[in-house]
Amino acid sequence: MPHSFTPPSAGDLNYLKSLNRSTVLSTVRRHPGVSRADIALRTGLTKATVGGVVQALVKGGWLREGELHARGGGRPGRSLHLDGERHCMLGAEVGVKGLRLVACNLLGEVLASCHCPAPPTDPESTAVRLAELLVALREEPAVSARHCLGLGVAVPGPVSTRAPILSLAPNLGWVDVDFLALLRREPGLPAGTWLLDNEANAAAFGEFYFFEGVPPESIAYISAGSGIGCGVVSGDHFPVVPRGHQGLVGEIGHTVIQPDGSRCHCGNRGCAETLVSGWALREALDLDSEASLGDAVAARAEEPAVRALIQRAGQALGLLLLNLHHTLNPSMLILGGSLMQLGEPLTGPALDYFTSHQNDLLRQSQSVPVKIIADGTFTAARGVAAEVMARSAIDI
Amino acid sequence: MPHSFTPPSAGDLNYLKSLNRSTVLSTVRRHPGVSRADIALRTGLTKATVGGVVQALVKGGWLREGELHARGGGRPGRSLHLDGERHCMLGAEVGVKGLRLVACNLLGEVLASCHCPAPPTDPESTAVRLAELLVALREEPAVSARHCLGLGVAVPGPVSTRAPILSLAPNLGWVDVDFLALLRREPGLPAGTWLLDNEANAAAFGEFYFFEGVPPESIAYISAGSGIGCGVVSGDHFPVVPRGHQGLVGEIGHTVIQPDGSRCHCGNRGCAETLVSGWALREALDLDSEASLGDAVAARAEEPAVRALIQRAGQALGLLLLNLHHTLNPSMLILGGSLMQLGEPLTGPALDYFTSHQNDLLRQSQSVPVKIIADGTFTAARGVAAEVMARSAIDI
DNA sequence: CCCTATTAGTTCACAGAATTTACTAACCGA
DNA sequence: TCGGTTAGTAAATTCTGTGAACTAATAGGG
Repeated sequence: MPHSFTPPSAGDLNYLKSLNRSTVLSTVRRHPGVSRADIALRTGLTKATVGGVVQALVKGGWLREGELHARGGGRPGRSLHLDGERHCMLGAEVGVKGLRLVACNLLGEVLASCHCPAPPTDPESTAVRLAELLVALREEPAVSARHCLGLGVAVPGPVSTRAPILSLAPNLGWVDVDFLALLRREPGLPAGTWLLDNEANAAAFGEFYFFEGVPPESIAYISAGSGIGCGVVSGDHFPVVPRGHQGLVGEIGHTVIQPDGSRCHCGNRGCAETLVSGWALREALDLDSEASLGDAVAARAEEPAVRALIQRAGQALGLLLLNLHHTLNPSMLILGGSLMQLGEPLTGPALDYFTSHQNDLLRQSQSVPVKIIADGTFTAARGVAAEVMARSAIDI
Repeated sequence: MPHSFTPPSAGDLNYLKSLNRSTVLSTVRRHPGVSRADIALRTGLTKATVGGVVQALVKGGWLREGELHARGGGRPGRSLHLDGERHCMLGAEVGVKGLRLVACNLLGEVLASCHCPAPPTDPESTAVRLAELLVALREEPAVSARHCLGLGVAVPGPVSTRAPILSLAPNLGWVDVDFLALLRREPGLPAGTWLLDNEANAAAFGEFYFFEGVPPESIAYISAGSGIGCGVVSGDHFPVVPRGHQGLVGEIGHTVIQPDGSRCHCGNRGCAETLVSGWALREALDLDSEASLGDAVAARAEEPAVRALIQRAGQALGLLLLNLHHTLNPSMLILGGSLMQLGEPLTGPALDYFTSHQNDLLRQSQSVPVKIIADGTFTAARGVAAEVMARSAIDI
């Protein structure tokens, strides 16, 4: 099993079938309510092919037929939707502050969730704890009533490109952990697709895959929490997440934006993380690891020094957005992560900086929309669940 | 005709055939001398399929059979190579300092070239001039003896993602130029694939496509000339060049690396281009547009101020490499563009900065190789030629 | 020298996928 | 009620890659 989906190298008829199945499925995902005829138009497949594929997908519990809707004269088409009743996926995030779990259906709707605020200690006991919670989650009625496609885990650090292994999680002190292997020792977990991904990549994937509204062609998701990470997703029918040579794509927290700035724990000076990140703000505010950053900032919101600190952080975040825009040029930027709890005092200056420093590289310069996810508690967990679905859909 | 190749959305049998043809072709390109059996092993196709595809490609002038080479016992395999004798591609770069043209064969070998140092004025007369030179190039014996697959043009600015149109070339003063349409009015140009691309993307593509040695999985090519651009390429059989929502991927010259730095012509402060770029150095050295930057720097190499200037520029370039590494994490970085003429005084500090500021994100941190292209006169022109070949190979 | 083992490449009947064409189904308006 | 129009299905057809059997070419051993 390849650890990350790679586009086809060479194809047999089997692959062709799988490709078309995925294409039809994603067309319905991106345009809920389309008819078979619509799909044929959009994808270039013939009506006959679409008919056959849809039949198989309906039978397999991936699609359901909806109401008829007439469009002008002629026989009305039968609308198609993802079937939210038959399958589900489990997603879990191992975060610095605790474990977060969701189960969701093919529509990305959360069927059940669980937030366990105890910070992880060592990998082994964390795996045991996570397995218990997953088993409990699976026993929820909404979950147990559905077939489970598999299980995904999001981790706060880069995942190796060679194997599904967490290379390094500085904030957990974990190195080269094969977390899925630890989980596999626990009983009661679902069979199917298992995968491990970086938290920012997972969140980015989920926001892209389950996007509500007109789907963007590509997004960059900035995860601002203890550290700063970023995930990039693009692609119509097969969303692609570039991971890079060592899985370091999106480690923008360590891009240097102030060469003579203060020292970062990575050894360099002026990394973005020294200006905007949970750890930098905590350090500046002299908080211990127990205290909540959000509460502390709220309590001291009137202090000019604190306000200036948050404002500087916001501007740095805006600068990161700008640099990302000029490097990756996504059609949408999404801001998420626990730092978003700081709200307008942080995001205001960020958006201000971003919009006021747009330059004239393209005259029209239709500004790139920036979406802010205020409550991102389950974003990453739902994101890996989305990845499980996407992977499972490839080899139905 | 789609303006940029997009991976398959849905597939018919035709597409499948085309996919396998391209796969075989690129396998030979990346591993010259493979046998049919090798290809079958590498691609997963069966011997029968490979046999058929190879036969077609040999007949079409894309592949040629080489010598036998035995490997242990058994019948020796017949080695396969790209056929450099039957086809050729034309590539041209419209640069700030003049026109550069090449004709090359499927192996990326330059059959003929032409460097016209007169700076372009308006689009119309430039198209006329370029067409004359292209016709002359095509009359060279090595070129006229081959079938011409098509023609590519590289331009110093972003190309629209909607149509093959140059959106903006600040250094030429051109806006929204449909250069291919202007060329199409001229007689004597080859039929086939025509395309337009950004200079940095084209160069990046060429370096990746015609890479000598073990092919890297992905590269980022930094084009340091009048401005700073960057192209990214990855993918095995179908090299993919992300272009972004507005074709601005790789506009790293306008990433901000010194928020309080000096003002850039784009309106912002502290863009990378204010530290490393032809225009910034010329401005700092008070050169008029006629003078050669290389000559001027060589002449004043002893002045401490000049040395410091170049060193600072080199360090900024190194910082750009580092930020690119953390954002895109390519498996190889390539430095090119006219600024490379400045040689060690520029590249030394750049490499120093890059290697000495590697951080510990991955313990092993096998350093990413940086390749420097000292003479990049025809890099971009050859790059678009490579794109013509790649595009033509898709629908043989 | 011949014979066997081994690997390379081709041939041909076959299975499977999408297509083509023709058809039925369902709705609208006159 | 009857054309006109669009949606969806069914059967014959075309084209693809596959698998197994075949031929080809070499090395090594007796």
